[in-house]
Amino acid sequence: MITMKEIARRANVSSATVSRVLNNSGYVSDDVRKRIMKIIEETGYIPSEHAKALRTKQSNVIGVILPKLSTETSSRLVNGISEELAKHGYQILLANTNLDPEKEIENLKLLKSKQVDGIILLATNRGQELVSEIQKLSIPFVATGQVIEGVPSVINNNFQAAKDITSHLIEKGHQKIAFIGVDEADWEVGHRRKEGYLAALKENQLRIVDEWIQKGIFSIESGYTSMKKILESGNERPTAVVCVTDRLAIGAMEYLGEIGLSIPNDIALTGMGASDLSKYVVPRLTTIDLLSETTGAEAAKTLLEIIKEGNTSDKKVIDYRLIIRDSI
Amino acid sequence: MITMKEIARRANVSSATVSRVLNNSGYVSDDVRKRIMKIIEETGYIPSEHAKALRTKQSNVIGVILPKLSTETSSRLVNGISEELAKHGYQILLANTNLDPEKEIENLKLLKSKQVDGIILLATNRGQELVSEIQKLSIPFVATGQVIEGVPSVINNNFQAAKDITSHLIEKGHQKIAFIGVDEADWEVGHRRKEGYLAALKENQLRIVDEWIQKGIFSIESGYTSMKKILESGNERPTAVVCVTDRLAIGAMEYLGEIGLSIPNDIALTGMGASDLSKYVVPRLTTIDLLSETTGAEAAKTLLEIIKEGNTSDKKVIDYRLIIRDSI
DNA sequence: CTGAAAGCGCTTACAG
DNA sequence: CTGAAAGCGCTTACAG
Repeated sequence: MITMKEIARRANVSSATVSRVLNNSGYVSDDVRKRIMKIIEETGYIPSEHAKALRTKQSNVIGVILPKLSTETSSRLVNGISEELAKHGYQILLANTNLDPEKEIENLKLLKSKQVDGIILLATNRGQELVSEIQKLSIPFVATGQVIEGVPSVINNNFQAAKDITSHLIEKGHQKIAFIGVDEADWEVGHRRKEGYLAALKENQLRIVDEWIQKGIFSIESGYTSMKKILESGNERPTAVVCVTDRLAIGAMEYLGEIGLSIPNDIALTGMGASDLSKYVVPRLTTIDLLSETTGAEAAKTLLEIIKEGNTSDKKVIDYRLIIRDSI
Repeated sequence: MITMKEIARRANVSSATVSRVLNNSGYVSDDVRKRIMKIIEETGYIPSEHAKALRTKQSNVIGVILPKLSTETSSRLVNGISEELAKHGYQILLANTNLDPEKEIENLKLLKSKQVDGIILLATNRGQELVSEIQKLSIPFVATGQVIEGVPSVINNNFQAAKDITSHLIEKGHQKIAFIGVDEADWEVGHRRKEGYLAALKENQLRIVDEWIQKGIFSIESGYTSMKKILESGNERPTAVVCVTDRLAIGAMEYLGEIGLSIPNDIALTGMGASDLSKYVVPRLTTIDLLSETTGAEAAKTLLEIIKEGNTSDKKVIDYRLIIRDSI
């Protein structure tokens, strides 16, 4: 591999001068600059980032830890991060945990060893061990997906979004509203969205029926079985169902279709996430756009501020939009 | 930051010995090893990968260049790559071109400067400049998405897949089959799939009608307008349409729905890609699963072989599966 | 079994 | 405007 030293030799200068040309730092005579540029051009010399990083303690790489890449939310989020970072000359080093929470911590260390300039974690939990590992790291850090105490976070307004969509159903006259959620260990999606749903019911003095509150996982099938449980719970039938993800709603939709119930006439249905899918199922699904690309971009911006200005913003809340379609 | 030297000082040994412990290389007495391990534990010392890479010329990082992250195909592909690489202790440095072909080349250089151990390119074109840049790089390299001459490639059997799905339509009795493709500059998706379609028609001595062969872009809307053009081309109506992506097919579906044509009774429709969407539109779309995760994993494997064994496999073709559903 | 020393490819005060 | 030299944090022959 060709090195700076070699370029210097060929140009009859010291490597210090070559470095100055490359970085546009300090004075270099036009003459010498041109000579060096020409040789760099000819040889196709590319400076070693490792050597540079070792000296400057800066790598222009940001680590991103995420649970899975092939879900719409993560890929949109990472796309948002990537576009924002690219504008500022940063790249992404990816760490995929494949839904294994232990790997979140493992990857934290791995990224630290790669000397990334900062880390964005798309968190699924907020365990104590994770928090303490993050503090130990002492690296610019932004969490998204979950708000983690003591750690700058960029987050959707999950409570308000769930409350809004539920309230919208109530305004349309629904009194008997069921809910399909996920495990509350996922604080934002599981707990906060459920709280939002409950708050809307309470605010309107509506009945909270335990059998109508089901807990699934992040899959379409799970929406199917949760819907089934609700309808088989014996009691009267709800007239609407709030689901915390589009996939759960689509699963519910499948089941309702199978048993011959019509949406929205017999039962209204809402999702959350504004997935591609939500737009093309029949009937088209009412949902909430969580603006994942924006969330990612905002997480990136926040991290960059922390890196550059030592800023220590604690929590940014991202907007959302209610998308009303045919399923209600 | 705590360094190896500091660990050595505290343990009363040389940094050479610390290095040996860390890498399990050479002999170290059990006594000393334990003492060092303990101090590493206590201090939370994490070795610098940059320093390591500078010495060893190996970074355990693979660069991945892709046009856009938030499409189902790329995110599945990257997921496949990431899982395979993780097994072997490699990580991914992401370079997103945002559909700008010039950035493919720019990112090639960027990744080289980051001294990645290898590069996987999810190619959208196969321009001469790109090819020559790749050769110049002299870095282990695998292309996917397109086969690039002289460069190891992992590729779907686009010709055969398109031919198969068209033939299947013919077997079901269709004689008048239209086609919605994309620009042939995208050789694999635009050209090869079209060739497959044409080959099936020719093999069965079916008529090739120019007006029935439309070219769109990678979007749902484009499927809509292409379908419109086909039906408005004046002539008789085709009884089936082969689309080179699911999104195009779904756009076509929308248009057919609007003008009151029923699928598959009036017109049969096929897609390609086995997207999530294809499973939940009504009617469910017949399509081809291109096994993108497998393609990604295979690309990663191929690259690893090249890195480790200097292997220089030129072309691997990935299998596909025809998924027959209700749209035909 | 362990250490001293060189070197990976850069950058950056310092001196001139 | 330019260069010599030190140093970033590791690894690895070499010597003992």
